[in-house]
Amino acid sequence: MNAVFKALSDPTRRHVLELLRDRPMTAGELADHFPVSKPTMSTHFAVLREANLVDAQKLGKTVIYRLKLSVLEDALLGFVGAFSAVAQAAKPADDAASVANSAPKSAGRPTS
Amino acid sequence: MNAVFKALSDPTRRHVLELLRDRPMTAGELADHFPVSKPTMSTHFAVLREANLVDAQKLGKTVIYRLKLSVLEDALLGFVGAFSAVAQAAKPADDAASVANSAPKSAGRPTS
DNA sequence: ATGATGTTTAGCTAAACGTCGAAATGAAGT
DNA sequence: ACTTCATTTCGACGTTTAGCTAAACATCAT
Repeated sequence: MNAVFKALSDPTRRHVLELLRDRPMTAGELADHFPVSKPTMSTHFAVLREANLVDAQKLGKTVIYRLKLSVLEDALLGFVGAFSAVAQAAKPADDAASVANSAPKSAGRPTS
Repeated sequence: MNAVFKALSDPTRRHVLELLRDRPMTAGELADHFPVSKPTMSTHFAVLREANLVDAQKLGKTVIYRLKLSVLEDALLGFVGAFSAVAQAAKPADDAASVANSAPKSAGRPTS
């Protein structure tokens, strides 16, 4: 969870996630939106990958990045949910309408 | 909003907020929960103040810190809400219930 | 093989961060 | 006024982070 907040603490990375909200995009396509070098973008991608916030799928000669909404929701709603009942109500836990993926709830890293 | 995510990117500060969730506490009382020096804690408090996540009230020779739940909710739910409808449902927005609050939070653009 | 698309490494600068001890501030209490 | 307690401010230090260029590397398409 620490990794998620760390990843979210940078405006560029948050913006990447917002771009990914609409549709999956390739690394180059994403990089075109920012005035930084490709190595720099690549490290940003790596941080997002390590936080498990995006999924990188290599397709041909491009890499497609895809937002992992459930992880974002889990971390942020989970955190706010510990504070407010309002937010707790927004964390469906086992609501089928949430997302169609097999949510890797507690699958991953201990978040350092 | 950047300040909020920046403040949240540190585990110590997140832990401070969690302690404040239960009850307001003085600076020293909070500091006793962490194995760092008081000056260090003081800077953490300053970051939280700048992010508007806590309220500092000076009472006598102590300072009482108080969680500003609405700001936390607004930032985090607002951000997640831009991604998921589920989270959006948890954000009561500017309903009549929150009119008493004088915070003009201009909910809109999360664009960094 | 060549070219395009990322990623990685190396080496660097500059800024930000967390941390500290020591000093300064502010409010009581004596 | 002086002391004491609580907290913040002030340098200083080492680490981390974001950024760059340049080059190397892997993979795939043509």
